[in-house]
Amino acid sequence: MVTLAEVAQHAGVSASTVSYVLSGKRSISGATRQRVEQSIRELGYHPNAGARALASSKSNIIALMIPLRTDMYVPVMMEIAIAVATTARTYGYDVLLLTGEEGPDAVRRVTGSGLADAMILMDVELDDERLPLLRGTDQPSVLIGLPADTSGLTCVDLDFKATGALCVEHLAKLGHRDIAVIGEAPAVYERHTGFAERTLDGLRTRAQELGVRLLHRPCEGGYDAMAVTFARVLDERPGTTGFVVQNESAVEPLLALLRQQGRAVPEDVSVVAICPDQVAVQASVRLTSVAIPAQEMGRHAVERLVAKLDGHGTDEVVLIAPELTVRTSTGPAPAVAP
Amino acid sequence: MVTLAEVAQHAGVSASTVSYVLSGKRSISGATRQRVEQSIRELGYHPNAGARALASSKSNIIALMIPLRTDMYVPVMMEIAIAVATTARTYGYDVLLLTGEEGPDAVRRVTGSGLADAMILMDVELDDERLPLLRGTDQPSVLIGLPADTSGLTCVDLDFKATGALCVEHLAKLGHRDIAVIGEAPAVYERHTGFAERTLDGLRTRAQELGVRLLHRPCEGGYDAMAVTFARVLDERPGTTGFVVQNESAVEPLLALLRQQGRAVPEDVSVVAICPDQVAVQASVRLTSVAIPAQEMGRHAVERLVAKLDGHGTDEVVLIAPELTVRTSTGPAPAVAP
DNA sequence: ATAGGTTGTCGAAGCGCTTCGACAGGGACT
DNA sequence: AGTCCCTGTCGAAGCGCTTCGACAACCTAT
Repeated sequence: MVTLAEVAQHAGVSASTVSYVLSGKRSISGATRQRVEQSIRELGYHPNAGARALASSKSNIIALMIPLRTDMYVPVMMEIAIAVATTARTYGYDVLLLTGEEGPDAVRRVTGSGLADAMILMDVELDDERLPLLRGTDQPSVLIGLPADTSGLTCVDLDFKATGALCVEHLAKLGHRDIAVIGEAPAVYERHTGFAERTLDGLRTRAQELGVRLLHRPCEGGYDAMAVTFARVLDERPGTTGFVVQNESAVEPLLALLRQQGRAVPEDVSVVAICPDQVAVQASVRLTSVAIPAQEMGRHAVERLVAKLDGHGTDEVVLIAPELTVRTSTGPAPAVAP
Repeated sequence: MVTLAEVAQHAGVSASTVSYVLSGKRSISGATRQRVEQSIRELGYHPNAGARALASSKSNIIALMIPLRTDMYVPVMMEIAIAVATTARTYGYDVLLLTGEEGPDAVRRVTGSGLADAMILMDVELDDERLPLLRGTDQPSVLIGLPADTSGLTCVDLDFKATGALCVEHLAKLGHRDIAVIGEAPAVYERHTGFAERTLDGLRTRAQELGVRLLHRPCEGGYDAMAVTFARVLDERPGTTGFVVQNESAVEPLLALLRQQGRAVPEDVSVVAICPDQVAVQASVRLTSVAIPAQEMGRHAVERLVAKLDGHGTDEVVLIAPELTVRTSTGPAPAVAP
């Protein structure tokens, strides 16, 4: 293993000079700099991460806490994680992957040990038990998702309330008066995950304003669960002509059921999904959808965090404005029989 | 920040004693140990990761390199990543998330800087450019996936060749004589990702042995791509009664197309999928499938790695035996019209 | 009683880096 | 010619931990 000292000797300068060449924190003459850089290359020098962390008390690592439940909104999580990792690298940070398993202890461990300089938390619950810890430390953090009380926290998320509103508006504008919402799995609501409730809030509020009837039903993914939910919905509201689907893995089952019942999309029934664009495009019907901008969320989170680490950067909530893309799963409501 | 020295002072012992209590590398009297542990708890001490890494030249971090392409076999990747992270924690390691983006440089950077003690590589290509680097370093590593030349490497993977064979056997035993294989996206073959080619090898070899006709077609995910592929397959081999699907995101489209054509599953056509169990269960037809044991692969990889780090542990290839679960998507081949 | 072994603890060195203060040398001013 | 201020470089002090050798204190076997 090559050390700073060896590079210094090879270049005929002192260790501190090499350090300053590396960090750029003091000015170095062109000649010296080149000589040092040359030596670094020749020797294949890589600064030792541990020593660096110890001396500077900065690890250049960002911790990312992802949810353990691998069965839910997986593609979104994965995309965010990858966006976080790649964005972090462009700022010179590496990413430490933590699973929710350890819970609050992970936060304590990481902040306490100086393993990471900052953290990003995903899958935040409304009243998350990790939040007091975050507030009680001076380590910067960013949440992806919104808790109930955002004071003193930086959060990044899609504006799910506006998303809900947008979906209702779109359907209402097309003349639909009876809308069913296929929500996330019951467990998601039980955990009080913010995004699901905020979406619902947006849906309900706008529906009321527009005088549209709304029926919300949580739903597990998969065909069987969707079939049950679907039957109940039609039983309760036979006149339903519009669907808003938030659970990705319920989209395709719903489309299959509609087909099976001989209801054409979008002629008889319109479907709006809240899902990543890729899902909307790959579905059996090209879905009108509000995209979940996973990449953007990951990137944003890192950028906020880096800003905080650099000293500028304030606590604030960044809500990404939803965008609805009209594809071929929505159309005018069918004329009502008189 | 609480330091070792402060704990030592608080407990009335020397710093080294505290260190030995923590590491257990020398025997400590019960009384002293308790006093120290008490102090640690009272002060809320967490060892500094950087200092530890510097002094011991071990970071207790495992690097995990995941593929950048987020669009392929995502759930599998995610599940492996999570299994790696949680298993690593049980051995006292944290996981550093690297994306394929940096390529071989990431390997250089991580080994050179001592950021991680070991690495796990996913999405290994047959002739992966990261392999020479791994062979040239004494840092332990484990591959998830198989390259062409495994000498001097430790690899963990599903036995995809046996998987292919198993699928053909199952269909052949049911009387199917014309089998179509819906493969991964063309890009996967172009990159010479081992698992796809090995599966194909297993399929072809066994098909020949059993005297079954096999038609292999790569296929992108989604409905449109599948529709094209499907049409071509039927055009070329109208008598096809069995399908083996390796691309997860082609499964549901295929089922939809079959339904649309009025071909019943499993009465007219049988379908075997190679996919995680969850996908097989959630599909519109409960799929007979060979599971991709993502969790097991992740866990195995970490266990091998930890064994290597502990000094015991040898280079070897661990192939997990495939298991085929019969569900309701396969049945006897229909009687041929005379 | 003495030599030899254990057992438990301590002090000090050092891991490889950053960073602070010091300072030599060279303009640009008076 | 002297002062002042840059600019570029160096030496040394630590960051918080691990680990090695030393050594008291005690125990056991002679």
